[in-house]
Amino acid sequence: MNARKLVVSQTQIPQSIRNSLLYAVMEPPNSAPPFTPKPPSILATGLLKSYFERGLIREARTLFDEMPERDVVAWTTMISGYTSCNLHGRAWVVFCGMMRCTDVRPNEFTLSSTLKACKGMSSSSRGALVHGLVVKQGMSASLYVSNALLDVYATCCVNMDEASAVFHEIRGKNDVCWTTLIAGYTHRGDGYMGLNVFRRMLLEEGKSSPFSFSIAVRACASVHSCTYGKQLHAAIVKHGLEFSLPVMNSILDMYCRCGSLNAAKQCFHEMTQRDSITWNTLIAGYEKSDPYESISTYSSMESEGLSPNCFTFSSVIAAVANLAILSCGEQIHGRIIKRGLRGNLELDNALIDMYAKSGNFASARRIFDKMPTRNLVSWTSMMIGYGSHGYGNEAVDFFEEMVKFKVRPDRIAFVAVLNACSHAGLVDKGVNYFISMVSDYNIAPDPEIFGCLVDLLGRAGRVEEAFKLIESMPFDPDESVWGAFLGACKEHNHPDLGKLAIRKVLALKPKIASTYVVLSNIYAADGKWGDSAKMRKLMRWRATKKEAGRSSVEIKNQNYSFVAGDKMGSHMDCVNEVVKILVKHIRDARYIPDLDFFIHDLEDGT
DNA sequence: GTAGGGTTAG
Repeated sequence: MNARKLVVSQTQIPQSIRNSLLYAVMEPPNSAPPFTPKPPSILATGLLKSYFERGLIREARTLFDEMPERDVVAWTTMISGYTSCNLHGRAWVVFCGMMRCTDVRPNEFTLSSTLKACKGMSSSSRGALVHGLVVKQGMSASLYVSNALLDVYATCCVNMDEASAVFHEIRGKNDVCWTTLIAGYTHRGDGYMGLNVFRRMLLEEGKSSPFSFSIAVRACASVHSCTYGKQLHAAIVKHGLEFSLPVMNSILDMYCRCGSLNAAKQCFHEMTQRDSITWNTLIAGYEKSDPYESISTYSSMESEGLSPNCFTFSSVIAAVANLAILSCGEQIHGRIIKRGLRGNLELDNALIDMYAKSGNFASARRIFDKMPTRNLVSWTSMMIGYGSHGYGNEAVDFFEEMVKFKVRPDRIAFVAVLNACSHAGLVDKGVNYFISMVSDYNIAPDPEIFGCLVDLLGRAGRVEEAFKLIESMPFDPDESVWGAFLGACKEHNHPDLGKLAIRKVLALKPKIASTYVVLSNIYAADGKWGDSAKMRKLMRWRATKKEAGRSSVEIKNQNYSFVAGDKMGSHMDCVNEVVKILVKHIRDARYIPDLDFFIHDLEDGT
């Protein structure tokens, strides 16, 4: 008998299935034990799964289309196969095709797999359709089905009402039900509710699992509660879970997000095993607070032979963006290309941000133009880049273009466009955007947005209007609003309103030294030296020691970082050279420095 | 031969 005709693409088929196919077409041996070949449909289903696991989607589809008989398991394998390859829409189409076949009915496996596809499509409405079928088929008792349904509603609905209703109806809840509910609250930003459910799970049910601990730790991180996080860390050790890598990765992440970088560092060094997520978490943790350490940790990761991935590079690129070291960013970009990691949306967004912040708009634009798909972050990164470098009109054009492409702006996009309007002096346009944000996009203005609007009016000299706006705000203005107003008062010479703003900032944030310095300078500029000195005294008494502002400059591919009064040895000559060039540019631009403030700022060394 | 929850990027 010729077995070759049946064994297609031999190299792609696992040995076990190849043997089964051979046995299926060969005569069984005469001697015992008796051999029962598996039916061809079972073999084909095994092959289908194998194709999906290897990403051979076209081959899986061809095989499925050529199957003479397709039972419920074959259909379900297609649905879960497509979902495992993130092709949720195709999984849904297969499910609809199956429902049209009269000879096959979905089972619990089919319904839970289809619900996972609904979650992948973020479609609670399709999930509700499947929910109806679950009730009709009498499958509500299946924990797999109920949990999948709970997951769809918790992830895709506007609130947790539907998910809670499903959860309460589950009889004989297991730890998966609880973990799914906790994750639902936590992933939508309600970390306290997530922790509350976790507490109930422990106290009322006496249940816990590594999964539930991980998500509870994530909940602590989301509410920035290091106190709860430490308690959970202790409980994890008590439960013997400190050797679970995902659990410890979440602890590491929690310390980073709570700003306890020393605790994170200690945790990292004490971990007995580390994977790429461990390294990526620490690199991301350092990204904002200590970008140099972030880059250095990335270097150590490479030295230890671990392969950086898209997550790693997104964080390192963000760290480079914070430092605006273009040459370093270009080097890392080269490594990304070398590793074949081009085309990742988040990574491209990080690169746009880095190039835009470093002032290389041509490269930022090139990446943006070549992106196969763009999201809101891509557009916003370009807008922030243009806006922060004084190209307000270009940023506004980008916003308009984005809206034309039917990308719905969010709060951050409006912050970007309002800031751009502010810097470009487009006051009326900015006010119109603010009105559109509230009326067309239903976004409630928060203190930051009001701060942008106050800044917009204030920079244009409309200080009284800005003050009226502050007075009409639906909540108490925070220090950022008063800070923006203070800048306007300083710029357009409104000392009385400026002093009022300062008093407000001091009442809200009495420990910030710079506020006292600004007020002291206002008094000094007014010739009130006694009041000026009083503020300096008050600062030393009340405020915490101000961390010195650190500057960095890139010269011939070498980055130099320094603070005021720093002794940099021979490097100081390079810095002085750059300062001379800068002063020349400033003079050429006919800028007249405000010496009243300049002198006193220097006196304090800040 | 088919199904579940957790940790990393903007």
